[in-house]
Amino acid sequence: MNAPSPDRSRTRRPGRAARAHGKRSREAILDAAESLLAERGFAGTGIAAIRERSGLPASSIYWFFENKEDLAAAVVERAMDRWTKMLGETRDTAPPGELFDRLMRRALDEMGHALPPFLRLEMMLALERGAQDPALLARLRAGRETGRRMTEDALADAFSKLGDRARPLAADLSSLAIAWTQGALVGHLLDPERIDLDALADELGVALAAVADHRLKRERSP
Amino acid sequence: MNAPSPDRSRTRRPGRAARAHGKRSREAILDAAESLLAERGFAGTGIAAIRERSGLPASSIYWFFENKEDLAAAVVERAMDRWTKMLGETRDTAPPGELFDRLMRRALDEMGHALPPFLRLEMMLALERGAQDPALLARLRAGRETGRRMTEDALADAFSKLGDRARPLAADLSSLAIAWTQGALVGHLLDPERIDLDALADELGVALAAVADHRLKRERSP
DNA sequence: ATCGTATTGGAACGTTCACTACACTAGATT
DNA sequence: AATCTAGTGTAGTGAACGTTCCAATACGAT
Repeated sequence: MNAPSPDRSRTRRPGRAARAHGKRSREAILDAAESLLAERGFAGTGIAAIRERSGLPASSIYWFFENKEDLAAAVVERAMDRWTKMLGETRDTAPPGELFDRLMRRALDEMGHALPPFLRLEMMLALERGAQDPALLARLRAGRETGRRMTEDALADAFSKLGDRARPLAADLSSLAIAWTQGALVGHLLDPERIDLDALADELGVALAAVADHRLKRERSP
Repeated sequence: MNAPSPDRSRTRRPGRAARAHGKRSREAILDAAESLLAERGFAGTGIAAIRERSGLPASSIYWFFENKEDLAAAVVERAMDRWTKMLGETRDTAPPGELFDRLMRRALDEMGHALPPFLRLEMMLALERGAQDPALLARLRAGRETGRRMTEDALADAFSKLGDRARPLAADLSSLAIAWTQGALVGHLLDPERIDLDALADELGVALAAVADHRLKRERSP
């Protein structure tokens, strides 16, 4: 009916989904690997465990991924993409002036319910593999940097009354905001009764405002 | 000379240090295991690696410790003891009114230079093994609780002008202070250039004061 | 000098590890 | 109908794992 296949060289059209389970199997493997890596870390997660949890044989795992490291990197990449997308959506729908509050609240909310696996994943891999696998560390850093830059924008928005001081201050405090948020989340994981995530979004804003004030004062009179 | 050994049953006097290298070997194994566990986690640390780094054969490791888990527990115990001792000393030598500042500064200072291995150890084992090894998790929690209680004392001291509100507020904020400190330290590990540990002791105090204020205000007018 | 015992050295144990080889099937293409 | 290939199933590979065994050692006490 339509244009006949040109027979010069084997230009196989890559779309068309060859076998039904292709992408679905890949996702199943990534799902299994993600939860296992978050639970047990890289060294603690065996291919056998991924095979069991995903229901797919080892040969399929090695069909989609070069080796265990490559699989872990793919897991991180997918998780980072989800995270970035969520942050972007929040930013695009929040009214100005409330950006920081919304962002923090959304992050805490999301993390408090669905994302501890992701948080665990990031921390575990950073701590365990960061020193040995620079490529993975770079990927983790890139994801962290994306989050940081969005936090910086949100803080600049929150500090907008400070004029041209707002931006550098926001850049400076964004790392602190992320670090503190992350610390609180880890605290919540280790000791859920003592860290009240609901109260935190408010209080982090208050705390950062106080630190900003402190820094500005020190800037004037060293 | 002294009392002759009573021959009823084999009551061997346990003191007296039998072989010269006994305790020293045990410490060497603990040292090697501690650094390796902090670097690579539990699953990532093999007995072979501990043997190499400590210079002692596997049989010695299994002479002093029942198995790998027991060794990890001993590592944690020793690290926690050091930590507790250091905090206690700081508390006992700090003048009242400056307790919190001193404690935070000392903790950050110590951690910034000597203790990242310890921090890594705590976090890695908590994240990696916590779910599977309740005894280890309990030990980690106990150490964390000791630190928290000392922080609570220090904060109560800092808030002393608030009278009888000081203590509950201090108890409440101590967890937050620890979580934030820990978050900042992890941030420093992942991104050393962006988190300035030296500035943090000041600013954490400022931030906590602001949060305390915020909570008191909300308490009055809900 | 001899003995007992706290350690060490080294070689094994069975199991699990990451990974591979290869026959095979299902669905798309011809 | 025949062919092709993305993906699956099974059975394996050598290496590394945690752990054990036991002979060899060296020191303290006798």
